[in-house]
Amino acid sequence: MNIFATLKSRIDAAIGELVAEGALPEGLDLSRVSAEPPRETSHGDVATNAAMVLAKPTGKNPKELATLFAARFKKMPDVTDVSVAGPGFINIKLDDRIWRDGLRDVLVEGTAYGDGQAGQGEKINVEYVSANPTGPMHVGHARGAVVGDALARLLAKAGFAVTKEYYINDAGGQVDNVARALRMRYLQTLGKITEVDVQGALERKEIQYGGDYLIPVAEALAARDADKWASVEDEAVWIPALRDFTVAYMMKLVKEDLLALGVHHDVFSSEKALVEAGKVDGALVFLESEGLTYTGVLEPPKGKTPDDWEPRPQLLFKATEFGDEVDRPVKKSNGTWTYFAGDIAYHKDKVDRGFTNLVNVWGADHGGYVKRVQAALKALSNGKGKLDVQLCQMVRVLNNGEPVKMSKRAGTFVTMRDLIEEVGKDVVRFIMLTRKNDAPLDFDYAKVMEKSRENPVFYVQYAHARGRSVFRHAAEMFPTADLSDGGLAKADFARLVDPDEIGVLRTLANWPRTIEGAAFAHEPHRLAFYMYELASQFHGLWNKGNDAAELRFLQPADQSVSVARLALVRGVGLVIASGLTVFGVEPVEEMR
RNA sequence: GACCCCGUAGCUCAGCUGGAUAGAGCACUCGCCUUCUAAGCGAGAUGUCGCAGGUUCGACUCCUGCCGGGGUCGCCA
Repeated sequence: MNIFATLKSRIDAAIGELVAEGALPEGLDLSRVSAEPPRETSHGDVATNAAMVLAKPTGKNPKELATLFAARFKKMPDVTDVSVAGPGFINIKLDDRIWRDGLRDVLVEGTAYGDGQAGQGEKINVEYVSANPTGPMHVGHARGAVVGDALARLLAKAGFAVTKEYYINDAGGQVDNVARALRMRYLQTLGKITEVDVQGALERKEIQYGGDYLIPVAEALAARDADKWASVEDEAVWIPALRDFTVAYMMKLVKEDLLALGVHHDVFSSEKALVEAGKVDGALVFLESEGLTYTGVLEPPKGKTPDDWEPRPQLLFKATEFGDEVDRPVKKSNGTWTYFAGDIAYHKDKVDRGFTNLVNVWGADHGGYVKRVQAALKALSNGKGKLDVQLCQMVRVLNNGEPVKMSKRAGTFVTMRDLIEEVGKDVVRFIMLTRKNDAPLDFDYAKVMEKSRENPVFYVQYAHARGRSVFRHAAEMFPTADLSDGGLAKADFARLVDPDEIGVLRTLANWPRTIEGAAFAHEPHRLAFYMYELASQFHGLWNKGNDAAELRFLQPADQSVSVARLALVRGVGLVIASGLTVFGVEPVEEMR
């Protein structure tokens, strides 16, 4: 149970009593009343702003109200002292027993500790990665993959019913372009043209994709179909065939990369399938029936006008009615659907599948696209759908401060695979979550492998490993003791008296709040900072034992205190493990 | 020109969806250390929270306007 939530409900109840007694007016809104840990621990264990928030609605001055509340709060269970401070804060001191009881909760609930019901089982759809099946994934995709995956796990932990989804852009111009590039590589594989021809076509912009990664795809095609496509000149015939071949091949690579990163999606939605099922037409018919589309001519883009710009009528969606700057085209002037039209259909499909709460994780270069999709979602869902787009900023890959040279295989970027092979999936995942996703991130190979306090992955993992190490020693020292979680839960927690031990217990008690806050804000990185803080406190305790032997966790002559401290160590380990699990990172048992 | 994101200690960044004297790590200064696993520990010092207004009991947090950095800007995905 969350201590702060408990206190909040007791505070609400106490205020309710005062209302019932006529000391306060009825109908007070208590939603803004908080019960939080004060920043300064010397202020107490829990602080509430009740008096300040309710001063105006009750027509009393905050100090006076605080005094009234304080007298009442003193009668609440486990409260040892209540004081009024500053402009009207009420500081509540609790019996240390509260924190010790909190530790028991951790041990009993295990890694499920902190699981919330905040989401109340609400369906939520998290779409992430959605990389085009046109080439290998790069570091930017890795960031999006990790952020999306961690966010999805976090939301699940907070009690949402999460669907993790990937949108495959397997229709439209880009996949046709990749098919064209594949044909060149295919002809090269067959010996009909040379590398020079391919590079020439690239320079003349006849093809857009020049990376070596298409060569094995071409070889696979030649292995399957021999020279069957060399003599087919009709684009309408060979493009679909080569396109589907590439898309299938690339999606296989994408899934292998995601597997290597430990990322798993529940649903892969195909743009092509939406088109073929008539869902793009369907979505547009729907918007038309709502009077939300029309044929019009857009203003030329501001700033530098493209050379070939000319006014042309096209089918537009009335995005401006839903907060966008301009109405957006859903059909190109040649009559085919725009990418946006497909996305409208895709989001309608999500709505039709029962999702009104959507999160999309995109690269920051798609920032200009957010408003129109949000507008479309509102139009498609009768205003009920809400879409939060988390934009991931650039990742700079460095080694000792020097930019890492680009992968030859891909051409112009560091691939996700390079990254994983260099430092391992767990390090990639953790480091990607040590920054807000809307802040740029430097990923330095040397720094993330460093074994020091500066490196959060190491520091947190080391805390976990140290905890496990203590247990290995304990098993030898106290062979008859029950060191299972259930056994530890029966320890005599009254033996935990050191202020720093209580400090760790307080931090553990904050875990459920942290989960809830991070889930609500869609900010998984908060857990990284929490874990770092907890690890720091734990290492601090350990170090105290170095200086003062009586403070070591294991006291050979005193099994009772040892077991109590082991319970604390285990509690820290469990919370770190559950945090790492949200991150998709394996907690390590030892660091040899 | 418009829109989005960012601007917090010398550096890299937190700041719990408005709360009390704005916090960590690094670097710096001083002291300690060979261990329940070594990849250190403790203490000290460091700020016009980009600037200017506004909202309120209270603003790093919300609003407006500037300044600076990045991103994006018809029929590309």
